[in-house]
Amino acid sequence: MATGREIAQLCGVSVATVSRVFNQPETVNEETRERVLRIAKELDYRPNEAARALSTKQSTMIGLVWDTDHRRPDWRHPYLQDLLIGLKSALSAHGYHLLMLATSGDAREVGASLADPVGYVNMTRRHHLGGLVLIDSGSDAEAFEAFAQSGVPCVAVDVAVDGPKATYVTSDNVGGALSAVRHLVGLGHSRIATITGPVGNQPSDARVSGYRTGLLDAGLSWRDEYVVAGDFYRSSGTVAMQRLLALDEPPTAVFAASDEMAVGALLAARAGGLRVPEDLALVGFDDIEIAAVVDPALTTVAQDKPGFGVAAAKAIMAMITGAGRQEPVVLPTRLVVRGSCGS
Amino acid sequence: MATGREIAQLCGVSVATVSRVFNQPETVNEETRERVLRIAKELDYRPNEAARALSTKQSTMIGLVWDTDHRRPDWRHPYLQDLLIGLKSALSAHGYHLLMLATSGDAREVGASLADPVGYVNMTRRHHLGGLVLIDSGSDAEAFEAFAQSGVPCVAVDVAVDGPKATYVTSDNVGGALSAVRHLVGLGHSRIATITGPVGNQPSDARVSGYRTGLLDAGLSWRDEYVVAGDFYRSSGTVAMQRLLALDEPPTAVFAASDEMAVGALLAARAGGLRVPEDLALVGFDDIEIAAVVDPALTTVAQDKPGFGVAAAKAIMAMITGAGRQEPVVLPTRLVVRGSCGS
DNA sequence: TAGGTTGATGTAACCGCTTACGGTGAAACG
DNA sequence: CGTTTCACCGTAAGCGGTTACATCAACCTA
Repeated sequence: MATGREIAQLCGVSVATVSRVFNQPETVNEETRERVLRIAKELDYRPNEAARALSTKQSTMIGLVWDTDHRRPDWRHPYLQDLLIGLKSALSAHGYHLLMLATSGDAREVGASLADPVGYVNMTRRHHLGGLVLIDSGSDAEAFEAFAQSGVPCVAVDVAVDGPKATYVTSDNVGGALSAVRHLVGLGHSRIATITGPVGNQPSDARVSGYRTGLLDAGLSWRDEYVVAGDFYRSSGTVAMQRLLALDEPPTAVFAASDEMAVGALLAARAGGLRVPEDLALVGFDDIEIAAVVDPALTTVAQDKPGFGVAAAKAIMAMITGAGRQEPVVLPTRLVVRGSCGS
Repeated sequence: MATGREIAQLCGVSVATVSRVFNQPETVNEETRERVLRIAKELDYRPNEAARALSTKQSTMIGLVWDTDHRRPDWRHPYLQDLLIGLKSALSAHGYHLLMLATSGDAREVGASLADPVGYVNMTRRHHLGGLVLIDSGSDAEAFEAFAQSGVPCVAVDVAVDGPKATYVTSDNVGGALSAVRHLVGLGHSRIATITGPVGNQPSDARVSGYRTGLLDAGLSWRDEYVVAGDFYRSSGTVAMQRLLALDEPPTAVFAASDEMAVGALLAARAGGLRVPEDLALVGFDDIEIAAVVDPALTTVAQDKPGFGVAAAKAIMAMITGAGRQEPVVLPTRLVVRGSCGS
């Protein structure tokens, strides 16, 4: 592994000049610059990132905070792969890398466990990380608030956070829900129920809000008994659907705040002797792979999955390069019409 | 951010002693050790990773090599989330982190593009990475060979590689396929076909081998026309199934080397007027989420998804800590019987 | 008591790079 | 022709740790 010093010797210049060639090329004479570059290339020189980070007090790494809820091993992120790919490629364009932080077990650890925000924030300092990307794993919205307040640049995915250097990217949940309800209304439904995510969950609340708007726009009235809360998991969709079916006047259409719950609802409906879409129309949210494969295929509100990663990367790079607080990014959604609502 | 020097001053010792407290605790007097630890805790001291990496010439990071084939944006890794979780948690136990390497765009880059193995290997040197974890993205088995030969400790997931410091972890593909065929034989089938992955693909070839053994064990003979190659994607399963259906004597059972292809085959069978499982029994491989959700639910060979990550982490940690070449890890598979074969 | 151990700690070099500062020579200026 | 300006480059002081080596007191041993 060639070092800057070696290059310097071979070129008959000082290490400072070698460093300048890479960091402030305009300040070094063109001739010597090219000589340095040529030798550097010959020796396949790569600057040592640790030394550079030590010296500049900043690295080219972004931390990725993503834990899973060990109580729910069945949790699957609806678009993890696309998110990571989007993040990685957008970050690459700036020469940045993604560091998946370990959450425990460092023998050298002095203070608290790393499972908490404090631990993560410490990691960002230890590694001179440029910032953090926070990926929701279903139940850490509160913890994310702590990150956001810490002052470390961070952008959350699908969780609204606020802080001096924090922002987030999310889907147009209101609009997405609205388009779903409109679709159902357009098909003639007037008894439209919804299965929501956990109460208090930001995306879920927004979807409820869109649902409400959709009803009102269509001159339909809000019915408390048509709004039942789930937790985004499939089984909660089943339970919720069972409750809806037990109503005196069951809905003819259901908008579920996640595809998983929609699938759960589908199972419950079928178990209850209903045919989908003939007796019950169903719309989901997310457009996970399963949606296209269940029978009938699920009409759903698709999110711009790679868009999350790209937008998150853009926001964090902006904050790193000095820009101030970033506006939250709201990604458009798209209604994907398949078979679960009839035609 | 407290530094070692500050601790040293407050404790009235030298920085060397502070360092020793964390790295070779047994060499420092118990009393002073505790004093240092106490002050360190009070100041919430965290050793600077860059400085440490610079000095020791090794970091606590493992590189993750994972690109996607841009020509196939529909490719989905069958168990990415479990893999990452397994990797991360197992690495955490050793205080290691996972670095998702960027593949291009570093303005400071002197040599070749980072899209090639050379670029990645350079990254490992730049960052003093302990090693690399290579995740197959469908079509880079050859490139992985280059990594393995580079001398950098690396472990590949689901791709057989060989090299001085390389090993891999894979499923018991032969055994898995064998169990699938046995299951079909047990159900009375004798005309059993298979849809394979790309010819030359290691896991696929192994599955073919298990398929063959299953046939022979049952006294059935190999028929060339019953073996048709796909590429693991769904559409190739459809095409393959169509070819099988066009045979003079079509199979009554099909073992597909991936769930995606099994789903494709399912669609083709249905389009061809066949009922599954009555007219055609189907077994897949992977046990992706979709498998449980299609109708009929897919009988499939499940892989130990988190096991990949854990095993990979274990192997790479072993090589980092000086152990020699590691034996490849073969994870057991498990036949998950659902509805697609009847009962 | 001289000499050898041993345990605990300090000293200082070093890891490879960045950058503030100062020096040099040539060109530009009055 | 003396002085200023400026482009270019070297010197050296860090960045925050690690560790080989030196030091030193206390304790053994013959």
